[in-house]
Amino acid sequence: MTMTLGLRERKKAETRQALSAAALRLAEELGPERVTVEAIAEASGVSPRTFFNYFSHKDDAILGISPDEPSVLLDDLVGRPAGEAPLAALRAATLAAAGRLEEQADELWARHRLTQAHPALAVRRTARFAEVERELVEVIARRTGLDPDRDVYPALVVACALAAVRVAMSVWYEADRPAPLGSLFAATFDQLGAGLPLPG
Amino acid sequence: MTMTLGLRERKKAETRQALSAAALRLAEELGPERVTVEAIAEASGVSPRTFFNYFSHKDDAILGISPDEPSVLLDDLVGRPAGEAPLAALRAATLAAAGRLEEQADELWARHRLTQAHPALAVRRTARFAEVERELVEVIARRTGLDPDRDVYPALVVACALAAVRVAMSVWYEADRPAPLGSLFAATFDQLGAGLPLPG
DNA sequence: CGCAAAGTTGCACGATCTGCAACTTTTCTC
DNA sequence: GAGAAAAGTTGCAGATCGTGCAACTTTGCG
Repeated sequence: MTMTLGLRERKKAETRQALSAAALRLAEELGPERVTVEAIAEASGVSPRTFFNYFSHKDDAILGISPDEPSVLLDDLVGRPAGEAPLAALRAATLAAAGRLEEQADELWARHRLTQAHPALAVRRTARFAEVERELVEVIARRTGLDPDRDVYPALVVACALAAVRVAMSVWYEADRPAPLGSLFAATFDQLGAGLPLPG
Repeated sequence: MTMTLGLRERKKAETRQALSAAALRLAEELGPERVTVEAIAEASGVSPRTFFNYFSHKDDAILGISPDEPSVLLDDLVGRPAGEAPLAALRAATLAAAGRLEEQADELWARHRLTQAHPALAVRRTARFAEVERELVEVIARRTGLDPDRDVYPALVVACALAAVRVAMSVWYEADRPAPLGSLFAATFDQLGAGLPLPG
C-alpha cells in the first residue's frame, strides 16, 4: 500500500491529464474535426503512438473519458442502505454527486458547448453513459434480487434515473445563472417518483 | 403526386436494401469487425465509393439506419389528440408501433444478437436513438407549450418513455418465448406512470 | 549495480471516410 | 422522340484513425 503514487504512476496521470487538456483546448480553438491526434500528442510532448496507449479514441481525450475510472454514481450507490427503495437510492447517490460535478463546472461547460456545436462528439459520451448504465443495473438487480434479463424493473429504474441526471444537467447547462445542481436533481427525481404528471 | 416511385427512386431503395442486407449477412457470418465496406459493396454490385452515398458509416448499414427515415414513434405521436397527457400520448404511440416492430422480428433479433456479441455496434444505434429523442422532445414541448431549454419536463418524459421502449424490447429479445411486445410496453409504461415503485 | 517490469516510440499496415471531377443513367421539356 | 437538365455512380487521391509488433528507454526494487 503505497501512500505516494510512485513516479511512474504520477507521470502517467500527468500525461493523461496533459493529453486531455490539450485535446480540449485544441478542439475549442479549431473545432474537433480539425484536431488531429498528431497535434494533441505534439502539444503534450509525446508521440502519436503513445496517445493511443492512453485513449482509444480521439474524442475520449477531448471529453476526458477514462474507461477504468468508475462513474461518479457507482460508489455512492453501493454505499446506500439495503432497505432503501431503488429510486430513492439512485436519487440519494445523484444528490451526493452533485457537489463533485459543480466543482468541475468549467470543464463540464466547455465540453457541453463543444458537444452542442458538434453533435458527433456526443457519440462517445453516450457510449460511456451506456457503460455506466450497465454497471448500475447490475447493482440494482443485486439489491432487489430481480433478474435483469427477465424483469423490466432494474433496467427501467436505472435508465430513468440516468435520464433524470442527463436532463437536469442539460437545463443546468442552458441556464444563464443556473440553480444549484442538487436542487435541479431533486426536482427532476420528484417528477419521476410522481409518475411524470404534466406539471402546473 | 406519383403513385409509382419512378425508376430512379425504386433503384435507390433497392440498392439501399441490398447494401443493408449484405452488411447484416456478412456481419453475422464473419463478425462486424471483419466485414469491410469493400466486401459489402461488392456483394451488392456497387462500388465502395457508392456505399458512402447511402450510409455514412459501415455500422449504419449493418443496423439498417437511414437518417432521413422518420422514427416509428414520431408519426403516431403527432397524431395523438392535443388534450392527452404527454406520457399517455407517448404510451399510445408506442403501443401503436408495437405491431410494426413485431413484423420485423427476425431482422430485429439478428441485429440484437449481433450487438450483444459486439457492443461496439451499439454505438451507432444509440446515436440514432438520441436523434429520435430530440425530435420527440420538440413535439412534446410544442404540445405542452413548455420551453425545453428551461423546463425539465419535456426532455424528461421523452427520455423516460424511450427508456421504457428500450428496456421492454431488451426483455422481449432475451425471452425464450416472448410475450407480445404490446403487453410488455404496457406493463413498462404502467410502472413509469406509477412512479417506479419496487414491484412485488 | 543489475535485473525485471512497465512505458514509449517508430514503423508498417489496413480501413474508414471525404472531396473532386468525369462519366452514365434517368427524368424532364419541348 | 431528341436533346438538355438533373441525379447518381465511379475511380482516384489523400488525410486520418487505430492496431500490432518489435526495439528501445525508463522506472522500481533487491
